[in-house]
Amino acid sequence: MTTNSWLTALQENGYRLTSARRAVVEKMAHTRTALNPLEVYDQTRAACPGLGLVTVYRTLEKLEELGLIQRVHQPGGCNAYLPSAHGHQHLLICRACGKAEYFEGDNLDEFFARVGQQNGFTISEHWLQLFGLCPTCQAK
Amino acid sequence: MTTNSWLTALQENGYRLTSARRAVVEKMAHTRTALNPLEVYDQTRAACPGLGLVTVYRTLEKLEELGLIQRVHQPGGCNAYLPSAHGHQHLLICRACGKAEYFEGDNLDEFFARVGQQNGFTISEHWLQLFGLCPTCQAK
DNA sequence: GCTATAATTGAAAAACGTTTTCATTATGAC
DNA sequence: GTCATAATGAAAACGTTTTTCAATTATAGC
Ligand SMILES: [Mn+2]
Ligand SMILES: [Mn+2]
Ligand SMILES: [Zn+2]
Ligand SMILES: [Zn+2]
Repeated sequence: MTTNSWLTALQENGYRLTSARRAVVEKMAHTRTALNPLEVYDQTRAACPGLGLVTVYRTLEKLEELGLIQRVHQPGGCNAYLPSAHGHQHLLICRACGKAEYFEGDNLDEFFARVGQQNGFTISEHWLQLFGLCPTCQAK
Repeated sequence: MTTNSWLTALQENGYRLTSARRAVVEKMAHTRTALNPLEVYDQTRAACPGLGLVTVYRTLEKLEELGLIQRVHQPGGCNAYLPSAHGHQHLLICRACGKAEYFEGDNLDEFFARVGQQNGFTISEHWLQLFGLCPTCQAK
């Protein structure tokens, strides 16, 4: 189960398991929509009363550092997080609710290499993201 | 000349031409590297002494609203601006100095439509950006 | 060119999201 | 259970962006 593997990852990297971390991990490991720190805070307080927003920031920082979550950039803001993509995956995100799907299958490395060459750049990374409306938000 | 067409665009939309706006337009219309508000401010004060940072914010806001500049998202921050891309162009950006090149020729619309369909999403937009090192920064 | 009007300006203050500080609490090794 | 210390939450500090406001300036009409 994902929650446990995330907790193990924290532990193996010398971090202690606290109720605050358990709650944030539980939330982030299962979310299918991108969440910013305040949203994580609001949606986690029930499971962990007394939780501080500061701790949410600190926990997200550690989860990102361990590669378990990734920051997601969207037209409306760039401080939301999602579980990390695996391998060469990209994101399809709902403009309205932040619901995300991962996809793969783009094959542009040759094209990117050519673009780099034409401009004298060495290319180290690419960002590809699709935005649209998820089934739920289309219905509204 | 680009500066003049930008100034005309401002004027035609009911905005007055001031020395502050001329200076910011002069800078933004010609920059090849992504600049954030403070950088614009610092690089514009010589041309317009007494310029306020607030005015830079307000002018960038208007230039973006008129579609003359676009916000650029980068791993290190998301508040820099560049002259807008034309047509279906994407950005290749230097990780070190922010130098940007525009490119086109990606042809992924069918692929994107398929990804959308498979997930029940209607797709309205895509972001594609390449990051690397420009010739100058490679040499350093 | 001069005047009247309203847009624009910069300084200061406020607001905002995020980070740092610090005394207290809780975890995990022994 | 004891102990060392990592982690916590409250409060303060911080950097960035926005709002407020009185003074200035651009422009339309004369
Ligand atoms: Mn890719
Ligand atoms: Mn494209
Ligand atoms: Zn949605
Ligand atoms: Zn460079």
